[in-house]
Amino acid sequence: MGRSPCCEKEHTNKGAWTKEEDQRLINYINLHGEGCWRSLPRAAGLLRCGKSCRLRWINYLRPDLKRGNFTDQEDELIINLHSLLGNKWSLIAARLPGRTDNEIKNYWNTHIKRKLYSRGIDPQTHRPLNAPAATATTDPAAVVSSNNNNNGKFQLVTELGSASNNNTTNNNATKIVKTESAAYEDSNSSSGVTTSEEATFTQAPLNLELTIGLPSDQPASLNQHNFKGHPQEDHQQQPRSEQQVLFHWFGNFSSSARHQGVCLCNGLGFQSMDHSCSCKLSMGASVVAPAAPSPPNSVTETATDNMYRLYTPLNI
DNA sequence: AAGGGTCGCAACCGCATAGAA
DNA sequence: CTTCTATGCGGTTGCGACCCT
Repeated sequence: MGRSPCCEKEHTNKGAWTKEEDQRLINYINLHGEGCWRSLPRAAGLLRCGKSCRLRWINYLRPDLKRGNFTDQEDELIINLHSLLGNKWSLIAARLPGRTDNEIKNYWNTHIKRKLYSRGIDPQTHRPLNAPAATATTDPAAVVSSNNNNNGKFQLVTELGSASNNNTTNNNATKIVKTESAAYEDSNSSSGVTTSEEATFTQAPLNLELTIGLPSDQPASLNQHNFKGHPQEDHQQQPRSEQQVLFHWFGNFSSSARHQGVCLCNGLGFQSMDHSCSCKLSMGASVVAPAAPSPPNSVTETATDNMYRLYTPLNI
């Protein structure tokens, strides 16, 4: 049995939206809010498919959309996020307030791809164009790719969404242990995690919704506790029971200031590749990664089942 | 000025998935 | 458990604007 169409095609307009249609949609959503896209067109007096209305609103009419050219900072962030997430445009868009997935996708295809090629970088693998194909799972793009191809089981969207929802709705926040100074040196000496002065704090609710969430809107408590002096870092981790972990961090650092540290997983050292490293992580294992080149800080994570962490202390 | 080619963006299409029935 | 519906996502297309000859 085939799927029924989302709307009656013969009674709907297609193509570019008129100003009148836009105004009708804006007026309706201002009055009734978003949602129930299927019934919206009729209720709003629009001869459009619900999907078309949703797309028009999300990509063009939403009041919080940022207009204008992408900044260099946004470019770099998109490149970094793409190296981490692949073509997950909606996830990338969630980290760029005021930008839509469609906009970023178009921008990637028309500008950033070219930019990367001019740098001699393959935009799909984020590796040098003349480099051999990725083989090691320590390559962030490869890790993401393998996860994405995990028979569809890598439910990044769902997990992020549910993490966000859980954190915001039931305050069942996870604990993160941050260690200061000594752990960075400890990690370099691969002697394990030594905590000079551990500060335990509560992870603030993740703000991954598309419509809101300027990074600077993060609660003050989060910024106070995360990576002082290094506001542009991002730490992402997807520990599962005995699964590959990608620990990724990035920021606008000069090449000389880039992380040259070692991630420690269960006491084993893993050399970081540029801004990221990955390793197997068992239940209860801890990950230590250098959070900043100077002054040396580090982050310690303890794996729990089905845990997904996305640190967002950054002010981009 | 005109015609063809290219680019960039808005919109569409088909599929995947969550949740309701 | 199965089927159906609504929504969201990513790939692709269509078309207007711009550029070049």
